[in-house]
Amino acid sequence: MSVVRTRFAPSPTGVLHIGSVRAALYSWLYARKMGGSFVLRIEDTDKERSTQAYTDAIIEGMEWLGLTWDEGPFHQTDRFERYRAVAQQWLEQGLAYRCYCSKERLDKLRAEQQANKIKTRYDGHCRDKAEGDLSKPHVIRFKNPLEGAVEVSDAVHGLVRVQNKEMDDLILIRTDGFPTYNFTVVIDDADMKITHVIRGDDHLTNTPRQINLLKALGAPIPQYAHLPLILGKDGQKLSKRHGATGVTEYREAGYLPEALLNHLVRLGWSHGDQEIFSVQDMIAHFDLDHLSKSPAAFDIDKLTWLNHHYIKTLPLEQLVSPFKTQLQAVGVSESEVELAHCSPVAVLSAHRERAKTLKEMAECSRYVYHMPAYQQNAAQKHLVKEALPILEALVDQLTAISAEDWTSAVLHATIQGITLAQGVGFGKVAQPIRVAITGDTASPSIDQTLALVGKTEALKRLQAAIHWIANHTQTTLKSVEN
RNA sequence: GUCCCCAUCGUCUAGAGGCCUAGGACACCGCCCUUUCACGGCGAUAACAGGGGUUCGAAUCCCCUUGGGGACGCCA
Repeated sequence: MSVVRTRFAPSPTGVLHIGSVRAALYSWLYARKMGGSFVLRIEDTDKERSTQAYTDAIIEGMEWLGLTWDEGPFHQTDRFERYRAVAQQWLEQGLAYRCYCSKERLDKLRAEQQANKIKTRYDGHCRDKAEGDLSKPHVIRFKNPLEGAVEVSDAVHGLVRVQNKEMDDLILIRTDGFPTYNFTVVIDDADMKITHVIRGDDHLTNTPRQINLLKALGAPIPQYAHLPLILGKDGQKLSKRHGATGVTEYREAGYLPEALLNHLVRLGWSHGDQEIFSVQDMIAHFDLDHLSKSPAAFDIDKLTWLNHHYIKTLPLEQLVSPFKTQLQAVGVSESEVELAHCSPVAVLSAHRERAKTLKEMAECSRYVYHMPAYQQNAAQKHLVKEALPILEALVDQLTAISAEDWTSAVLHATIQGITLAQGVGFGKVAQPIRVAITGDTASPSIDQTLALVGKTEALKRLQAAIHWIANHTQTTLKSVEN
């Protein structure tokens, strides 16, 4: 049994798409599971559309996800000599031929075929002609077999048979001398000794052509696994209009790689009823036997649920760095994080139950770093004159607490004391404080919230709230002064 | 249009002829917990696309229909 070698071969003509990532993940998992190698190959033969920026984004995305490669990244643009050599050899062996058909003729041909409702394909016009004038523009085409059929043994679809007469003579080398996709893939997969090709369903129809090319090359046929496409919620191909399709967008939206990987691994593969998979679990259980055949819709709600799960369970230290990035995105400066009364870990710990993404985390914990403006409804409802004696009593008692005693437990006892003294429910006390401290009505338990911002800042905000109430309720102001 | 692929709750899926009055998860709804928001707990609604076979027995096997997707580039 030979060593398993898988590959991920994206083209740098767009962002790292969520569908590609799943193919990369499965390829990576299979290599890891089997103790094989995972190769990263950049398919940049389309010189019009390939950019360095996209290449960088792909590599960055893979690194963020932790999908480490053992070899590469290889660039097809570095291998043009090899492709040309194969084409030349095939020409000499009669496996390929030069085609001088003009674009116009090809366009016309296609139009006619469409009008006649038959499959559009090259008609082999130059296939049996003698060698033409090499100085004239031409392409090199593969002589696809005319007879028989090709069988693809696919791990998800089983045996797929396609007649050779359904396939035409595909272009190997373009007029400009650049090789084409199907040609380069085949040579690279053969040269890199790829044993398992795991990729999207959209490649299923050109797999038979690639097999013919592989046979011409005399290379072994790899095991294929064509994954059903990932669809949007509406059942259509996943695209921009369904929201984010690129991995970096999910990163920016506050999703964790653990969650994205977990969601993706379950989209088209299953292990009984198990929903939660750590990367270790995936490697331990992944196989090619439980892949599903039908397309799956990308469910942002489930991703969000998984993300929340990981926020709740991952070691907090692991969340600190991306959390800081999110804080900056919501206007909290690095120095504010430095100067805060509590550590990012404490903030994360207090809010992990209520923030489903790190972006939400930053939004709902921003108050720790600086006082946001009051939410109008919250202030109107809770910063009222009835709250005044409560807040004043609170300020009195909190001032007496030493900095070392400024803990949740002590704060809780203090607030409890006020509810008893004033004969009011906990909510009557907690909500005005919450609005005073956070500007809104939702936060961790009120003692924890106070502990987080620290004594100095808490008292400042409480005083500010008292003044705010005074300014907004004239009559109460007098009663205060008396 | 031609070729290829697919078809279980709204969504992801379990299910390899009897274990299925079809299980789990997300979402939704209800109740409980509760100082807010959450977390959590409990519960409810919800699916084998249709039709023919095969079989003692079919969600599971075969055929057809319907529906959906993909490919048909000097893109990858």
